[in-house]
Amino acid sequence: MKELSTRYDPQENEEKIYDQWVKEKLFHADETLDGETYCIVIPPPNVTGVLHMGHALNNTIQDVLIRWKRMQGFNTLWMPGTDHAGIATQNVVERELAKSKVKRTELGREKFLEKVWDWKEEYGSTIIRQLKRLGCSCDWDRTRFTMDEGLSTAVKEVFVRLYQDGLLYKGDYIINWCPRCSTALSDEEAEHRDVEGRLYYIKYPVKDREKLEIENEDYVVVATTRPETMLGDVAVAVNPKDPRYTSLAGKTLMLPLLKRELKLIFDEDVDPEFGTGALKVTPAHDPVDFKLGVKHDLERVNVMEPDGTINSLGGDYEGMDRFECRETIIEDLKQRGFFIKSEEHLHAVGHCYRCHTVVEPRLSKQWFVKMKPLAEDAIKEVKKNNIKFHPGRWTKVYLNWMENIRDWCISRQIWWGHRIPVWYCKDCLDYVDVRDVDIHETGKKGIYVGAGKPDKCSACGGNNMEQDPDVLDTWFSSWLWPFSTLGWPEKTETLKKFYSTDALVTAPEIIFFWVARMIMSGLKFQNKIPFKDVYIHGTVRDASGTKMSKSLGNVIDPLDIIKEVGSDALRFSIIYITSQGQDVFLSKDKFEIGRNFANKVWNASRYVLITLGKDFTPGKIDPGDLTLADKWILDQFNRTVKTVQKSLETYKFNDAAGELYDFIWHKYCDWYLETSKLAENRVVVQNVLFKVLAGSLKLLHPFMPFITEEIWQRIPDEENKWIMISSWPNSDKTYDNQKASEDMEKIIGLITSVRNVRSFWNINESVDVVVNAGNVENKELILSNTKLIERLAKCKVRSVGEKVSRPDQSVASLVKGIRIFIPLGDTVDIEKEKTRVDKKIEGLKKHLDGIDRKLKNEGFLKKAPEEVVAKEKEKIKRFEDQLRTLEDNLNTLG
RNA sequence: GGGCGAGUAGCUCAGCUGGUUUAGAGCACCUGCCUUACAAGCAGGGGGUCACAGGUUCGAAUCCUGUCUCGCCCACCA
Repeated sequence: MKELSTRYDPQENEEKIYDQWVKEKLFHADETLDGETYCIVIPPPNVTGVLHMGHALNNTIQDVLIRWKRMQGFNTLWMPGTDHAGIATQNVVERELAKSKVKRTELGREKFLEKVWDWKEEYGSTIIRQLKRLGCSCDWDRTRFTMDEGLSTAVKEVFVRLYQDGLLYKGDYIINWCPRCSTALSDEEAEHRDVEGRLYYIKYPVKDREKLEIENEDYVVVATTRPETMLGDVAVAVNPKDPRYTSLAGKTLMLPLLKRELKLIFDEDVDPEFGTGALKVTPAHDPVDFKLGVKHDLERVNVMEPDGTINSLGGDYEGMDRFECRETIIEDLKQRGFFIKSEEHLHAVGHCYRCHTVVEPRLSKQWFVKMKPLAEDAIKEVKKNNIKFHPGRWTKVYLNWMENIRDWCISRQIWWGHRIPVWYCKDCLDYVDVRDVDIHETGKKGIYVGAGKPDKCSACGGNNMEQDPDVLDTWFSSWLWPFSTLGWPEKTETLKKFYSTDALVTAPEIIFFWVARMIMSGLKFQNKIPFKDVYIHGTVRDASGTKMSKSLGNVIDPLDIIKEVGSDALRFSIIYITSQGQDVFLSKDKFEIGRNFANKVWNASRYVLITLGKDFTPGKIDPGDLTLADKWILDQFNRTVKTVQKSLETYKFNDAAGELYDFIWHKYCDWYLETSKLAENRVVVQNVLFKVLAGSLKLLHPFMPFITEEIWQRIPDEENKWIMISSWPNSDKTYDNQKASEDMEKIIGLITSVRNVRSFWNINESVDVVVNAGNVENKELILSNTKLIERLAKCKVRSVGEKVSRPDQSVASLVKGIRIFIPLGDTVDIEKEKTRVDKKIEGLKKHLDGIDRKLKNEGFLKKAPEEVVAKEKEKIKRFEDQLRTLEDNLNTLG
């Protein structure tokens, strides 16, 4: 046994220990083993990512779970990996290239992709390295990446199957378009934020048969927040019941500036209350207008280029950026007298979740997945409770979204990602731009959907085939993660063994993106739910409640914290302060909790090791030899084992951490270690010290893996060299001892009471104590623990009796029916003593009143359980007794 | 517009399937201690009408209703 250094240095120890675990292959999961499995797949961080506090929280929770299960003897697998984050990664590499003034388009698709792969090889494992530094016990040999061959095969397989099942289609719809990334986004990828915009009121003249230039005498006023889209207007819509416009039936309007003719249509969906009750209709640039367009068979005039500039249909405005165009159009309208006014208008505007550019709703041909059929089973499984959300309130959020699910736009106009496995025969399908090929039904001539390029077109025999240029949404590979990482579509042993997985730990913002879709894909392609429990933890925010993000610059870098206080301290702190599912408000000082606790654990262990000495080997404990304190700490340890277990089972990680903190610090260290210093039977106390320390370290290991392992390496090797794979403690019934705990509480109360008196009277030296124990049992208890009391309270117990009368000039305290008198001689300041006692009396009276009322209450006596009533009666006796003594105390004094 | 979460000590938060908690913790504060495991510590202490108003109940921080404040999520009101 080696002694521990006087100060624990996480920097030195943590990496060293991690390397040892890796070397011993302790993270390795083995599918050939029997036994109950426990599997978690990591929510794949984005390859461009660096570890932030959200990751730290997320992965610490998973590591706690997996280490706990591993110690319980489960065959555990924690499956790690990263996703390719199509848009984000492409953006990063584009920026890199921009530094040397190279554009992606100049390089061409293949060369560019080579660059991205190069980048990924060089920087893509940063986050993995950081997760290791956090202590994550993933089976790193299995690390997967969504663009790996196996996972790409899974993606293609799924695409083909969805197509064959009629769940895929391609067509023109309004989608969210990011002009900066130049790609479509799904509804979930457009983040809606309230923006203070303007609502512009514009005159749309009623057409005069004679002349095009109207002198404003007859017009309809429309209100719009995006005036530039008027270039694509084809109609104006009003509510048929709106009396202001009924007279206009049959008329035609003129679009100002472009002088295009606009139909006037009547539709119930137009809200007469909003703006002027007249809505300009732009089917190619607005989802509502698009619907109106379909309903009323309107032309779709798309006036915008992919980069957000106006195209040739926009007349003089061609080439202008959309926002520049907005300004210009307003100016022009003002000049020509079509502009009426604008007013402030707060509305939700979509922003690209990758670059935060304002998203443009825009008509575009894209691939979609029909979601309704997939959602059905996914709804059922959750309703049947086969998949449980923790905390449960997320169930409603999930169901609400699923029940209103919309089709998923999965094509992206970027290069980095899984290319859509569809080929078009140029000869059969007469097209100019391959993107324009429309597919509404499967089996259309000249279209091939499959894992690879077909040799020739089965329709015409030619081989003039072109692959769809677009790639798939990154989430289209992530949604397969729970089984694609396990080997699917191969029928692997790993898949058989570990699917369904057990728990998924993730953040709320990802429920729709990922969790819901995984449930759908799992049911569709495995006929089995992907996981049983979904634990949703809170969002990490800064002290002011703002979400931590790099762009806001309010991040606390986990690696900085690790450098300062160590990974254990970081892990423990963040778990300790995060109550189930609540958001976390972080500031740097929060990490002192973990740092101080780690220090405490280290020092306590150091003390124990010193006490055990070099030659200690754990031996059997004879219950007959145990002192009260021994019995107490063993009982308390049992309780801790149970509560920690329960807390972990119910995903209440903070409760588990809190319980351990309290037990180790305030029970084991503050009391037991102190009592152990006066133990007569060294062998017994050494064994108890050791037993409880070893058990506590095990319980603590999932939270603070490094320090517990480091200490474990120095203590007698009772079962396993590594705490990481040692057995999880069970509570040992032979040490359950309610009585000992109650008795010890009396002793602790007595000691605290004496300390209190000494402190209150500013007495440094030892005091004499006379105890009226009230009954034989208490008397015996006190007598057999006199030494403990005297030492820990710094006092001399002069006499103990069942009925001891109070010495002159003494102050009194009581605790649990035991009265304590401390003779202070004539130094007692009566007024001062009165303040001390008065406070206590006041509190007691208040409590007594409460109980008294309760006991006089017939309802209570009738309805409350007998136990409760009995306890209350007992209580009142005790408190009345105390009160009397205290009052007596005051009377005696003066 | 809909949904959710939160308002408890100076600060940050626990507690909320109603009755052993005279409402807890950490930090901060006050007092006394270098008691040889730990000053990142030890001992003691002060501090809260549990947002507000009703209701249910024998009994409410805890359940119900309403109000106010803050935060988040969802939604095609141009």
